Amino acid sequence: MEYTVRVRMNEKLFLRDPESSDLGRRIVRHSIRLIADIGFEEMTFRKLADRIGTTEASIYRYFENKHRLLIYLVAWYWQWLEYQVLFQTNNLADTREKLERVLRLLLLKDFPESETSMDAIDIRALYSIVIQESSKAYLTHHVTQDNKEQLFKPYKDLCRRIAGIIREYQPNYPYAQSRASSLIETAHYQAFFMKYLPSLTDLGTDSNLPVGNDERLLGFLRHLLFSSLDAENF
Amino acid sequence: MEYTVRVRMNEKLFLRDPESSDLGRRIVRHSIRLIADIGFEEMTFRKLADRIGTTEASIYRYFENKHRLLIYLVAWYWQWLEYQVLFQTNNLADTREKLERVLRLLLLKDFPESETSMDAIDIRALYSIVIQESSKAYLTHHVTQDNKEQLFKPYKDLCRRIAGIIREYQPNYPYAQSRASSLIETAHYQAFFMKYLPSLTDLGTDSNLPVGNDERLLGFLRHLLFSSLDAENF
DNA sequence: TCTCAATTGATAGTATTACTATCTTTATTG
DNA sequence: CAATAAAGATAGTAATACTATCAATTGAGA
Repeated sequence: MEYTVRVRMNEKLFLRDPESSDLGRRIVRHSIRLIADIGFEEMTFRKLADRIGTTEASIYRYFENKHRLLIYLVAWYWQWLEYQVLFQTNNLADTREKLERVLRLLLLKDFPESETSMDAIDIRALYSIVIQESSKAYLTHHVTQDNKEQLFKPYKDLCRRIAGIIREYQPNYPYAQSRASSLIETAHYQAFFMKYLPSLTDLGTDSNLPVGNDERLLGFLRHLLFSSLDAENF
Repeated sequence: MEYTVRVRMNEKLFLRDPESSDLGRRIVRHSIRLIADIGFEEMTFRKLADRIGTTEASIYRYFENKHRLLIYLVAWYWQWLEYQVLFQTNNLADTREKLERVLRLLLLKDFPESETSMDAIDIRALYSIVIQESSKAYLTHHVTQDNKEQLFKPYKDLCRRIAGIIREYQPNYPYAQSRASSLIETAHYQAFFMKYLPSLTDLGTDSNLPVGNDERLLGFLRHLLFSSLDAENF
């Protein structure tokens, strides 16, 4: 069975819906690759236009500016990830197993490796953008204004869903929201540190160890999460 | 007794040592206030020059560009904070107490409220920069190059010191470095979320609670840290 | 098939940013 | 008092982040 999950985006995130046209989809697909390649600060609408074979002005018809494009991309990722969490934890009886699934999804393990068609979002590239750039979406001086426009709702929804699973596992836990948001951030920060500043972690390339690096990160996150949820008192 | 702690900075961080001249010190002091006021992206050397009463060109004699200035400021903070940790945990017999001091320092509690002279670094403003902007220091595409120039050494040193205290407390703990770096990041992220995206936390302004917000954050961090260090197995 | 409207392309233009260069003035120091 | 270094003044440049305008294309309905 073939199916596609369409992520329905908040209309504030764009001027014209990029999923509604060929050009729009190309802008999104190529911007993901371009940002993953050269970084967000180095990405310009001109470079993106050149790569796509369109013009700056045309891109501006879809996105107000490149910051909004970044918010769009990470919002898409959060919505996609929330759907994966929902789908993969659905009907699981064991709440610990649900949390395990969440941990693996946060590291982009076990996700449906669907079509590698040119028209598909490159999830791995998007994941690397999320790691390196996503916090720039809200670490701005206009975060309050952006928040009023609901631009961060997908991120909040994901946190809320994970917090819900946390509460299923441990109904008395008083920090479910903070635990969820710090889990997500820690997963991404440690992944970044492992790659670029490994001395900030203990998860580096100990190639004589029997497990891969992301298994070690998974182990660390599992330890952090369950030690806090299973603590005697909070 | 009056004393001043001089933070000795890596020479790669500047072109001319800003602590060596009046203009240099004004650049540093005012840039802290300006960035805290309007945000890092909105700060330009022109605006800074206007505020100081100097010229763009003069500022460029001290700092290669504004990214280097940011790295300088946060590096200064990490060095200052490491000194505070060193000083406040020195000669403490109880290693749990040492960690408590670290937690409080990470939230900028109990630091020496020295001179409020015009010539002093505004630590509270710098702390707000650290919360909002510090990750931009390394979330770049040239992080590897910057790292080679040792620009992040102060951050690593702080992490290593905290990791050392963690190992004093729990010698078998296998994730001391990752625990330290994630502790620092979590402290700052949760502080940011509390201020701007409070629904991502459980630490919001429940004004009917007997403790202030940062006491709640402290409680969360304490819980996270000690539940992981006191876990049965790792 | 024609027409209207929407989309895209092509081109140009502007204010600002992130610098670099040069030359003069001022301050310091031996 | 001379020499030198720091700072000021001024100018200039390439790139960025847009905005504006108009023409060409397309496609959907009458």
